[in-house]
This record gives sequence, C-alpha cells and structure tokens, in this order.
Amino acid sequence: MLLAQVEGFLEVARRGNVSRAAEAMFVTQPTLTARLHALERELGEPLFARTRRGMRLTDAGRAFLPYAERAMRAVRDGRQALADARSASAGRLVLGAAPAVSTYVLPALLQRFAGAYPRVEVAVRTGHSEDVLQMLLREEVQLAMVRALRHPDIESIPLYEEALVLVVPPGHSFAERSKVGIADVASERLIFFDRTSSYYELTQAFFLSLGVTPREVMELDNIESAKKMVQRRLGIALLPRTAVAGELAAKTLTQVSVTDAPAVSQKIVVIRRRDQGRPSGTVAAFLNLLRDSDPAAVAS
Amino acid sequence: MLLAQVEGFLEVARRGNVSRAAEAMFVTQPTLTARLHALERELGEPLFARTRRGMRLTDAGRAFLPYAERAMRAVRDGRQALADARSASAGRLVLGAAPAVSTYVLPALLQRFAGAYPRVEVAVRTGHSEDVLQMLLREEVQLAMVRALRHPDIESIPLYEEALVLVVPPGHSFAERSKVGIADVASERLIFFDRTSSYYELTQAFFLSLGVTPREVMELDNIESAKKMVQRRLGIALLPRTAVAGELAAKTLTQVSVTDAPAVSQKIVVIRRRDQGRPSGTVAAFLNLLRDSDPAAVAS
DNA sequence: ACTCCGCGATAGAAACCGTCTATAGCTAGG
DNA sequence: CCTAGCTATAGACGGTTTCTATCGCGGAGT
Repeated sequence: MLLAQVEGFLEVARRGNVSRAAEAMFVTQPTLTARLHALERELGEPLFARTRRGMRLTDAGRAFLPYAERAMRAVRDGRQALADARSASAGRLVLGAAPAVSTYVLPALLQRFAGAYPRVEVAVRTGHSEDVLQMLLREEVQLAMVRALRHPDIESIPLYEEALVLVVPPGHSFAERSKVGIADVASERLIFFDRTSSYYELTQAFFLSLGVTPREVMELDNIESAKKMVQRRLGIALLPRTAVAGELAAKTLTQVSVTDAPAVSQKIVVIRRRDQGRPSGTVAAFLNLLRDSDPAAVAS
Repeated sequence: MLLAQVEGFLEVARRGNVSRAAEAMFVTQPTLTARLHALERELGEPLFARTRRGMRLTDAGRAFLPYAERAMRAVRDGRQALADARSASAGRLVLGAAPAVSTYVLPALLQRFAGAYPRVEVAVRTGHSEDVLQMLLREEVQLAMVRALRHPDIESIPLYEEALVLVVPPGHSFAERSKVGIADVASERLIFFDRTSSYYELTQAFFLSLGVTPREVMELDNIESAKKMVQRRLGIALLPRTAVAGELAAKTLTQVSVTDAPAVSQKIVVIRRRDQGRPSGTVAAFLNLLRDSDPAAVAS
C-alpha cells in the first residue's frame, strides 16, 4: 500500500470525481484511477461505486475512510512535529543537573529558554553528577550540566568554572582584616554540606593538601541550609560562588579571600551522549543558549 | 513519503539494526538503507545516529516515532476493518423499515442476524415507506424494507406479500358464521389506523372499489392500539397479517375471510441505492439472511 | 599485533512500476 | 442524435527501487 493511494482515495472520496481530484493533486486522471484500482485490488474490495456522475463510496469505502484519514493525519502531524522540533518551536527537552547547577544556575537559564521557545516542554532531573551521568547513559535525560567527568560514551563542553569561595557573616572579624590565612580559617568553626557530594570531597581535599585539619562544626545536606547557618553566625563555609551570588550582592554574606591558599574551583560542563549524532531541535537550541550566555553570571 | 519507508523506520528503530530489520521485512539491507536515507532526506533531518553497534534513534527520530506508529496502526486497523466488514464479522448496518415491518418482522430477523454476526452494530430507522425511501436516497440508511415503490435510483428485491386480514374479537358473531360478505363488514364498526400510512389508503381504496362506504369508528396512529381496540370489542379491523400473527396463534383475535371480496395485500420489498455497487459486508450478510428466511413467517 | 567479524554505506545493473498522452466506452441531457 | 462529462484502457517512456557485490570502518577475539 502506498500513501499516494490512500491520499488519492481520500481526495476522490471528498470530491466524488476522479478528474477533479487528480487536478487537485497535480496528477493526471489515469494516474489517479490507477492508484485507486491498485488500492482496491490490494484491499480486495471496491472502495468506490462508479456511477455516471462520478465516484461514490461503497460501504467498504466508507468503512475504510476513517482509517485512511487517520493515517494521513498521522503523517502530517509527524512532519509538523519534526518541523517544530527542528526550529525548537515545540517539543520536549529533558535536562539533568547537579544540585548546585539546578538550584542556582538553571532557573535563570530556563527563564531565558522558556522566553525564546515558549512551546517547548522542559523537564529537569537533579542529582549528583555521577547519578546524572547514569541518567544520561540510560537516555533518561538528553543533556546534563554537571562537574567535569570522563566517560568514553559522552562528550563534554566546558560551561564555566565554579569557584568555591569562603563566606562569613557580615561583621565577622575576617571581613575587616586585610589578610586572612589558611591557618585562620582552620581555627574557625566550619560548616560543610552534603557529605556525599563532590563538593564535600573537594573541600576536604583542599584542607588536607594544606596540612590543615578542619574542625567540623556542622554538616548540612544542602547548600541553602549551609548559607543560613553562616548567616546565623554558627560558622563559616566554603561554598560555590554561584550559590552565594545573591547573598553577596545583598550583603547578607561577605566573601573573604584566603591569601596563602590557591583558589579552589570546579569545572562545570554540559555533557551529552556521543552516539546521538549532531544535536538538533530543542537540544541544539539549549546548547546555543548556553553558548550565548555566561552561565556563571546568571546565578541568582 | 512511502509507507514502506515508515515501516522500515519503525522496524529499524525497534531492532537497532538495519540488517536484521531488512531480513525481517524480506528485503536486502541496501534496500532498507536506501529507504531510510530517502525518508531522512524528505524529512530534512537524520532520524538515526549511526554507531558501530547499529542504529540509534536521534531526538528527531524519537519525536517522529509515535507518528510513524500511529500511521502504520491506522493502515493495519483499516485493513482489519475491511476484512471484518467483508466477512460481516464486524461493522455497522443501518436499516430503514416501514412501521409494520419494524414492529412485527424485523425483531425476529434481527435476532437471527445478531446471533450470526454478534459484533455487527445494527441501527433501525422507522418511518413511512416514502420517508424511508428519502432516508435511503440521502444515504442515512443502507437498506430499507418498505412497501413496493418505484424510483429510478433504487433497486428492489421482493420480500413477501403482506395480506390484510379481517380480524374480530374471539366470540364475535363473524367467527361463527360460515360466510361473511363485504356488506356484513361494512355494517360493523371499523377500526382504522394511521391515516397518513399507505395501509389506510389501501384499506379505503378496497372498500371504495367494492362500493362500500365504511362507517369509521375509530382511527389510531398505530397498529398495536388498533389490535387492543378490537380485542376490547370496540370494532373489527383490517390489519396486516404479520401484525396479528401472534394474536391469531394465541386465539386472542380471530381471522375472518370475506367471501365476496378479493384478497387485499401489499408487496413488501427490500430496497437499496442502485449506485452503491454490489452489496458487500454487513449489507450482503443481511440480504443473504433475508433470502434464507421467510420474513412473513417469522412475524411474532 | 593481527585478523576476523559485524556493521552500514556505496556502486552499478536490471527489473519493475508508476506516470504520461491519447483514446475508448459509456450515459445523461440538450 | 449528438455532445459533454465521466471513468477505464492502452502503450510508451522514464524514473526509481531493488538486487548483487563490494567497500570501509571499528571492536573483539586470538
């Protein structure tokens, strides 16, 4: 069965006239007649009764009609869906993100994305970078924004470098001093977050590499709580800059530079399955948006 | 776009492997590859990412997938619907019928029909023969069982001849007498039904042709009421035999022959649009059932 | 390290089939 | 009786699909 035959069937059924239908389809009348015959032969049943005035549907034709319409509509809609996806004017985008990205970077990005592509349905799955990587490999997400990691089946595009900054409450003694050394930090009460996350390991490694054993005061399982603790003067913390951008601007937290320690930072990348071909549709649209943005700067 | 391409797309999407899919579709691998390329070219987008292990859907392919499935399913279902209709194992049958047919003949016929073709949906439209003819011409019904009438666009098949019989209540004096003449009838109180129907005209013409002016006692708009009136001894009536078959058998009405008047009867036919081709499916099935039955005998 | 296997892509020839023009055949209506 | 309008048919042309055979490329196994 050919779609051209089904289409011809519908057109003739609508017009009741092969010649007119043929004209409308930009083919000659014998061509269309042949298509109808072929279709009837394949289905084993006349779909039309030939009258002097033209073609009338038989009962069989009437029975087939809705299915023919359904088939053509499916094809039309499929074409449209692809066109929508190509222009990213519609479709679906499923993103994975590490918690800090999901909380502090994605909202602004998604706001811009939703403005540019209002008919795209967006879903976000949040998890630790390794878990999100697994989601990507299982194709549960199309793209993921996580800390840099390596896997043979994925490709990464660097997004930004996320610095861990030392934040103290306003009015804290560190904020007044010209110089704060790592030893000073170690003597303070420190607040950590999420022992299972890479940030925790990174932070610990940082102290250990400097020969300092931090005196842990408190560990929270999310950054937002850690910030609150610092603001309540229960300690100081090393937090991703994107996570405290808002508080630094509002001066509800103060950033302190440690003079005798290297900057600690973590590379954030967007990853994608290598075997998916070139990005297209909503994925390409989102990648373009990332390229045109400075993700670290949009953190709220 | 060709259905073969869509089908190939689905098969490859399912198996992730062109060679296997080709084998399953009984074509060679280059053939299937060509179909996929043609489809991708037409849609302007790669549907598959080619990997060393086989073919994986791209996002575009995934977006197209449900539409492709829908299209193929529509075609499959359409085929099935036609097959069902051909064997009358399913489908729809819309019948028109004159009131007396609808009430006294159709029920038994439809019971048999429903038993033979349980999955066929049957609808009945009742009306006077002329109105039912119009329904048929407007294609609101596929077949109609009415009194014989002529129209250039319809063809008729004789069904049975419906006699009008004189019925009297049990114990009526006519029932005892060996001879009842038309003059006797005219002196009785007569019950008629449905002035707008052909039965009424037929009955009147019958009396007039015999030079008898009936003394009308009562006119009902349906046969059932007329029967009740006779049973309540309010008069006697000329009624279609099929309409009183049950009462005659149960001896709640008695048939009387009029010796000096010709039998009055009406031809009942099944009519069908002439331009619908050969009957098929449910229509053919019902016509066969009619041919194998004696419709007048099944009246209940 | 090398080979072999399995994958899809490609090339070229042959067969097929869909399309065209031209015309026939039919009926209704003037 | 003839014409107009419809679909069906015939036959030739052209395109396109399909086949066989082969390539090229990685990965897995030896």
